[in-house]
Amino acid sequence: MVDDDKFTVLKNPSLQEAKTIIEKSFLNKTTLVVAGNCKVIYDGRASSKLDFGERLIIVKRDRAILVHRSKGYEPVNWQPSGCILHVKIIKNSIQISAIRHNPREMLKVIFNKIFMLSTLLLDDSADFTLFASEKDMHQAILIKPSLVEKGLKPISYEKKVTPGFIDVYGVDKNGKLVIIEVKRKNAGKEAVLQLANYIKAIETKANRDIRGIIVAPNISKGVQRLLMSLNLEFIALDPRLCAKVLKKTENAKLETYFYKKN
Amino acid sequence: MVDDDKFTVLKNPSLQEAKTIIEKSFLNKTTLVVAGNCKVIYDGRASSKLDFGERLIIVKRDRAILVHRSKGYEPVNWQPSGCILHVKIIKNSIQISAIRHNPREMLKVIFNKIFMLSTLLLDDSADFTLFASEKDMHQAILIKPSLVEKGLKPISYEKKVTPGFIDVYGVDKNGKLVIIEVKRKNAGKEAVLQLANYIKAIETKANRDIRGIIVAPNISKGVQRLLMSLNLEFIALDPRLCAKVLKKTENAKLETYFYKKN
DNA sequence: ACATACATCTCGCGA
DNA sequence: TCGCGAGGTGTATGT
Repeated sequence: MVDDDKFTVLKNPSLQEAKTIIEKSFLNKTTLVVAGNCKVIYDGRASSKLDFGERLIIVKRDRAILVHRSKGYEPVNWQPSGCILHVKIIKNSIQISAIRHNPREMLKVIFNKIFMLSTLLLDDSADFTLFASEKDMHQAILIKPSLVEKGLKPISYEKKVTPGFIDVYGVDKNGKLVIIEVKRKNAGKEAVLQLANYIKAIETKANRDIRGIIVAPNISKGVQRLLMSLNLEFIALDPRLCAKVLKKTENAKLETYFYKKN
Repeated sequence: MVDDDKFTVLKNPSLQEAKTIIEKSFLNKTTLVVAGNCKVIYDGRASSKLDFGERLIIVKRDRAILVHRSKGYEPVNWQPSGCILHVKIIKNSIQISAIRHNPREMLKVIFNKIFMLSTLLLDDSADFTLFASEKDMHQAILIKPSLVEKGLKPISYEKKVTPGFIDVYGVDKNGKLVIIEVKRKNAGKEAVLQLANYIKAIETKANRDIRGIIVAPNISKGVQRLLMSLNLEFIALDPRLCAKVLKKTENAKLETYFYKKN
């Protein structure tokens, strides 16, 4: 039931048929979709076992392999891109193995029945663009520091300190040093501890008082208390608002550009 | 080309055909696999755009939806299980939308061509078992404390303290209190800060000296220094070894069982 | 190669 | 429902 180079679909193939198609798919780097009854063995950083059951297996062009059960976002077993793939027939079953080095890991999917086997040559060169990331928040704060506080003057961005990086670093309207830790999600305990740590690292070096501010869409009550006990501050900021600020700035730039041209 | 209740495959269906099959799949909670040319819009915690290209879309029984490109482990767009699904025809395209509340999010996949459409009723009730998790490490330490240190006597497991949980908590051979933070991966800065925080919380309450130990397969040099400066300790322990210890214990139990019977 | 931090992280467990 | 932490997390970005 081979259609053309673009995609093929087989229903209830024999093991031999399946093996041929799968090998060809590995060679031609097409996307492979297999539905069938299989068991799965994984051994590597951890190890796992999954007895026979009906699942959906996807092997991509870059040799990423996913074993999906009928529920949930996550694959039950997988191997990231770049692994080495093999297929072979053992007794009355067909076995796909994916091996990777660094870390040394092994995934085996053993089918005793394949219902559906499809190979797809997916043509997809579109750009994926994502808005409202933490990076967008950093950018927006640099462009419009009043999002955090009136009179704030950013000095540097992603400054390296002894253990890690400071998100934003600047001076407030009174000339006091300010360290800002940005989070795109509700700030948790670890964000506060991180900030406290940075403050300490800088304070010992600069030998002067420093303000520490957590910037995030929200903060839980317990963490708020911890924050206050460490003498730190919290400012609410929505990543989506930041994305809007960036968008506006881009438009403004575009306008400037056209203005110059005309 | 409908086969039976168990699975169906359609090649190059018309939009109307596709809509009917997809609706039926949503109703019957079968796993849906669609390959076709589509664009994708996401708006929620963040937002994203992906112009037309050929992709693989999976909708599971629990309404988790995944949009996969031809490369990589991760879906380019998705919605976790539990969202509300709709399908409708708009002009010459078919649109699948997945909406979720809390957080309020929306995913739209708009096809102008479907190559392959498959519905699968996956029967899968097997248990998935994973070995060498962090929990296995906790268990192994409780069973065989010498994995950490000779003479260690665990008192409690996952004891709640003001900020979070302590992994393991015990007394060393000299009667000194010991708090253990277990990590299945190489210990990082955050693990050390976490432990330091716990120690402080307990020390202020118990008003006595406490040893803090990070147990992990490895620790980086910089973190090692931080550890020493905070007067904490590190013990190397491999999660895979812990899994073996547990396995052995299980076997021993089994032997005891048979011994009793005979 | 190693270390660090983000992610529309997801998922499960408790309060 | 929220908060917290694990995960075979993966992935990008430095050094």
